[in-house]
Amino acid sequence: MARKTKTPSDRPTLVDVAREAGVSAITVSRTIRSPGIVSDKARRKVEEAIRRLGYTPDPAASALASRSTSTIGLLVPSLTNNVFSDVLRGVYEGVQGTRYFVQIGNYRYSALEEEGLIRNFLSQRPAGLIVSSMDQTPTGRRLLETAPCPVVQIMEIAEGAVDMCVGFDQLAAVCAGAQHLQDCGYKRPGFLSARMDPRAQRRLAAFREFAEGAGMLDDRRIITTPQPSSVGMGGHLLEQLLSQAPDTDAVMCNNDDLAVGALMEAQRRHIAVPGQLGICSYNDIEMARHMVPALTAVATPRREIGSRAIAMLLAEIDNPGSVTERRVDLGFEMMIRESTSRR
Amino acid sequence: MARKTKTPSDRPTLVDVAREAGVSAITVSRTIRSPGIVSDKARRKVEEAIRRLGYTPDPAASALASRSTSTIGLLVPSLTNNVFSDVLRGVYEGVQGTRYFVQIGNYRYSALEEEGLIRNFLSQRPAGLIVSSMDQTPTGRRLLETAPCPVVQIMEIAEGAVDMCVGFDQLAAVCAGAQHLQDCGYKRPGFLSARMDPRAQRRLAAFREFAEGAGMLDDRRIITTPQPSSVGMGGHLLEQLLSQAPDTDAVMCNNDDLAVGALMEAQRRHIAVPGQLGICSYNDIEMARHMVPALTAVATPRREIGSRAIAMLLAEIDNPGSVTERRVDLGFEMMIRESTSRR
DNA sequence: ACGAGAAATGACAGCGCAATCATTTTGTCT
DNA sequence: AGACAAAATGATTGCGCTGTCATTTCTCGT
Repeated sequence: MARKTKTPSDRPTLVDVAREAGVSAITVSRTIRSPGIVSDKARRKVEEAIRRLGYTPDPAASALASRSTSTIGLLVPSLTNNVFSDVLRGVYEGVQGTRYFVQIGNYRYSALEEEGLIRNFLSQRPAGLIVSSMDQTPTGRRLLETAPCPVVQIMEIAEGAVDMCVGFDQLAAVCAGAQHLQDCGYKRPGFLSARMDPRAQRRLAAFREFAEGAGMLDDRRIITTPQPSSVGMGGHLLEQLLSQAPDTDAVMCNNDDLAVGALMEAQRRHIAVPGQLGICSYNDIEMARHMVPALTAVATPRREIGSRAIAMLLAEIDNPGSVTERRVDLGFEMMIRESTSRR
Repeated sequence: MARKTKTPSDRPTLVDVAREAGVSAITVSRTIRSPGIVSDKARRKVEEAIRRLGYTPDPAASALASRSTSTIGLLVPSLTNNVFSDVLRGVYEGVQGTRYFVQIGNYRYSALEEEGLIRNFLSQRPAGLIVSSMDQTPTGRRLLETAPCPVVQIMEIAEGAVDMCVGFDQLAAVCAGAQHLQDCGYKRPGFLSARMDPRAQRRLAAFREFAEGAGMLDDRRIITTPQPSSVGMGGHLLEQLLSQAPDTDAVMCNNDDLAVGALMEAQRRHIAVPGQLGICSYNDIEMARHMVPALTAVATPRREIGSRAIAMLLAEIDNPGSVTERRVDLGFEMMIRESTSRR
């Protein structure tokens, strides 16, 4: 049976509001979308009617008619990694109070899954897209390049960005950490890294290059695993490092989990930090500076990346082409603390 | 200019696919949604046409026509809190490979914001909703009760659930921790808690009641702050506790961040853990068991809560009323480790 | 007070899909 | 072979909104 008359459960529509307010439907639509071009009188009537009826726009209908949504897609490789929860926070702060909302896709460090998510997101006609890497599959990259919406790539800054990007020089950051270890007088630094995604691999390569240049390269001291990063893994990796190269006197960790784990393992083995072993961490999540000894770390601007990315995206959505600085370097900072301060 | 002819940039539609495949549009729709009721011949033709044209369904049009979406709303109070990132992980694992996708709303521990998000989510006609508390505003609760989709409340199990719920007895869990401290011979336990949302407050109340029953209650030993929880805050709270009640011999922490912070603070002050001070944590995130000494903790089934919640939701969406166990208690577990084992 | 231009408003069609019901085809049994 | 039910397919319509363009109303300067 075709239902011609509305049942009570049906939500009010634009037409209902228009009838209630004594204006046309399109005027209601306009008072919602761009109140500025509607007369005060009409606007008040409409607002009152909306309130009385408890009207809420139907985003699906709006999306269909306008061929665009208020969704901003955010692709991250992990939800548990603290790095991205900080980015997330920045992003969410930035969309607060705007008409946009964020939809997260987790591609679990798989470029293939990322490609699928890009496709999936694009099919929803998002207002914009934030992706957490430069390492898409060729198809994924093509999809981004031809996307009918602005795209921001975050975490790194590189030449080959699809459109806008905001991040920092990850390679310089690792080298700064390694340089610091050298400055502190450590001679035989190791490198600990888990989850060898392309970015982690590039950082490792940067470390190797730096160490080689400084005459400190020893491949026995480079310990990696494809498994996810965790505090426990940090302990395991240090254990492995020390069994392979017992004379190691410092360690650069590819993130804070590993550094904390390494510190705990050192403590368990009664290895003095920073005396016998210097530890430099990467990212600098809150926990790092509260360890005993406090962890020296390369602090990365994760939250700022999130808030800046969303700001650029929103500006570009509102006003395409208005973002002149399309490649933003937020830098990094060496936080020198106790875990490397030997005298 | 009204565009009657399609430009090349236009995505193919159902009709295009139908024409290509030599069938009607609705047959295409059916091969996508319920392949079972379409003949093999037609299905193959359609699938081939879809492939050739690179067709992707438009979710907005589908939502408008069917009056329902494939969105599952997930409301969490925080994105940085590790507790919820574990829940998230469970949820995402559960929707992998289904046609549904998750949209996260962060209400930042504000019931008012939560209400707004509920309203916002419902306006999108979600397929289901997962909310992280029982503490909605009256309006928020009413919205959930009258929601035209299944709702799962997570983290706790309580009598007054809106519909389904999955969690564990938070109060019993805290008491188990306190009981354990007592069993270990600690006589003057304190309690540390940050971010006093309703759930944290209930846990505190449970602790007080337990302590009172055990003749160990001393309000000077209950230290709380409305500020967010963090490792640094754990240190501060312990500092405050020890200055107010120096003879405190154990501390129950309302989550792992605080416990780690307290442990570090103890270390800084050369207070022996577990000898002089026992520490019991709550939640048991991965880091806790790798501390030195390893932290005793009440382990909460965060990830299981997420995956179970999504499983219940999907079952109920596919087949309303099919979920018979609408109130699931996943329990908790005491992880007894070094930080309380004095002898 | 008049007309020109701007501002405000409205009529109409259609976005892409799915619900509904009607029709055709296929398979089964006697 | 014919009758019948079941399966498969199709035609039509409308979901709620916005784009487009036409029309009306207002705001000025002279």
